[in-house]
Amino acid sequence: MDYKKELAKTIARGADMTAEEISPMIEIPVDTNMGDYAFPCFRLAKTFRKAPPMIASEIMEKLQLPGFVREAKTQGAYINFFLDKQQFIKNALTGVAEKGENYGSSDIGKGRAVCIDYSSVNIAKPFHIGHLSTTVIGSSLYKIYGFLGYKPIGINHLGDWGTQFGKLITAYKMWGSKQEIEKNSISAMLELYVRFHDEAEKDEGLNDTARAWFKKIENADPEALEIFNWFKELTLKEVAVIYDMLGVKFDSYDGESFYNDKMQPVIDELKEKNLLELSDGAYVVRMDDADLPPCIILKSDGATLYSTRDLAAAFYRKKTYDFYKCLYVVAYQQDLHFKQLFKVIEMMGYGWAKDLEHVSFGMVSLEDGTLSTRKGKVVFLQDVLDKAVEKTLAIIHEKSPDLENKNEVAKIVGVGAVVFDALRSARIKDTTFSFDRVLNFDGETGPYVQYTFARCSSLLRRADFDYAAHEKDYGALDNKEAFAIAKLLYSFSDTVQKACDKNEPYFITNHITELAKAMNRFYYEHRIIDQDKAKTAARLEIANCVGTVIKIGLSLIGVGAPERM
RNA sequence: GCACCCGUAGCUCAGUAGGAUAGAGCGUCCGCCUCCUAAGCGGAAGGCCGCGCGUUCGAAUCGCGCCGGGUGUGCCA
Repeated sequence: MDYKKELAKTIARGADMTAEEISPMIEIPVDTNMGDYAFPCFRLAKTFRKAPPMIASEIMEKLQLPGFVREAKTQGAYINFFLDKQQFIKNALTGVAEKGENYGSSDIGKGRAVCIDYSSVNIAKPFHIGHLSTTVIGSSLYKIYGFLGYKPIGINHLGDWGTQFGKLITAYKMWGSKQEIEKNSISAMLELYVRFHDEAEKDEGLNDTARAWFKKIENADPEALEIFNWFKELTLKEVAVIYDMLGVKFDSYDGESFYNDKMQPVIDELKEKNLLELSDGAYVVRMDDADLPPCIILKSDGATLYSTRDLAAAFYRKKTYDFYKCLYVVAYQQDLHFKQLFKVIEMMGYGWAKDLEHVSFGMVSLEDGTLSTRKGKVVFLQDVLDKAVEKTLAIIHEKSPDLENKNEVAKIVGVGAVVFDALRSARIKDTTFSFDRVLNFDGETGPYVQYTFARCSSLLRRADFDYAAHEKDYGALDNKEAFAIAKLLYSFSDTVQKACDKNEPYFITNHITELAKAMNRFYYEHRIIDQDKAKTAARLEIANCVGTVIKIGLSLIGVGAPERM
């Protein structure tokens, strides 16, 4: 039941307006003591030509309150509505209990494809905390869209093209060894890459050799390709360990190299449509009308750029998946690039350009400055995850020495803490990575929410009767703590929808954190399991529903929910 | 220079398409386990919501102008 909608109808009748006009004006008071819903009458002053408080009283008199509203009263220019709490709580609980782990899901997406480009790792480069945002935001959106009935397509647009691979092969041929690479994988490749840059400062000829090797890759030279593909394979293998820990999956690993043979048709089409212009030897698309600098499509030496590849990729995705939306989960440094990219497609006359969206996010820096792989100023994600798991294990040994699957739980909680932390605030915010913060498991954190879930599970385990089937005395829930929980359970669906509309997973993170807080207050204030079975059954239903919604919420942000911890 | 983004408590952030006395968490200080998981709960302290002007019955929220920080700005991705 949609309370707000029903309330809008009621007010509409009293105010002689339409429910559509009223609905957006209804709000939720900051303080629950003032009411559960409120209708401010300020805006009606002009049309009614009366003082707002007077309008409130007049509408109030004409109101015929529906059953779910226990009371309505005016307070200045506001009409405040108080719900029938018991009925509301009962409805909220049955709503969750009936749908179980599908609560909050919908078919609004109707199977429409949504491409989500995220993580997009670079071959031969280590996975550091700078890659965490795109990976977990993208992965969470993947789950959220899927939950709402869309068909998400996760794309890891690999960074597997460019002269750096010529450099890498050059370095490998000169100083590398097969054993070393097999053994240390990415770190060995990185070492070679760094060494190349050092040596190239002394010997400029190395850059020519590198270009030559890259040319060989482009020309599909067997030896070059073999080394290149081997590097790629090893990188993906190593990165897969992290994806596995994070529970992140992809439907496609078509990266930059995949589009090599798909760019020419796009270039031809641009020429055909007279959008391409020669400028200082390079071919560009001018977009002065949109107040944007020109987008370079071909360099003056005829080589392509990432814009060219991204164009080809967009067309390929449209053709292959016929997407309803195509999201690019990429840092805000590329704002301009995506604006230009989308503009080019629009200028080519494709209406679906509006379905492309840059889901940008802020930078991660370290307490002592910017991340820099070359300068060794990096924090590897693997280390962060390992530390988090290690710390969790220590806490478990201290607090739950009897827990059976300690390692398994430590992994879920430790990794969960890191992911939760990365998805706790608006994407656009820059963040400073701090071990102290990530490894703090008190307060609004992943472990806190997981802990609340474990508490709920524990209560349900302890029940020595079938509470679900037992008659429930909802009178046991006639308190503000239970009501606060019910409200959060009820509004969860809206939160999921909003997270999807705005591509902001943190709405879900916030919601389940609030839910966990509400549950812990309830738990503290009210004994849940006692002699009275009917009352116990009602309270256990709260634990059950809260547990269910927390579990759903956590899974939507890619965090696990252990039953004990 | 220009464009975009950010600026709320010591720190990290919420603040829902402008609304009723600005909210959390961390950290600090003080309380609460003979009882369902204390990774918990409660309390205290801590705010010219960067500054100014404007729009409005009403602005942390919208507009303009400053200030501070970040990012980008033609052949890297």
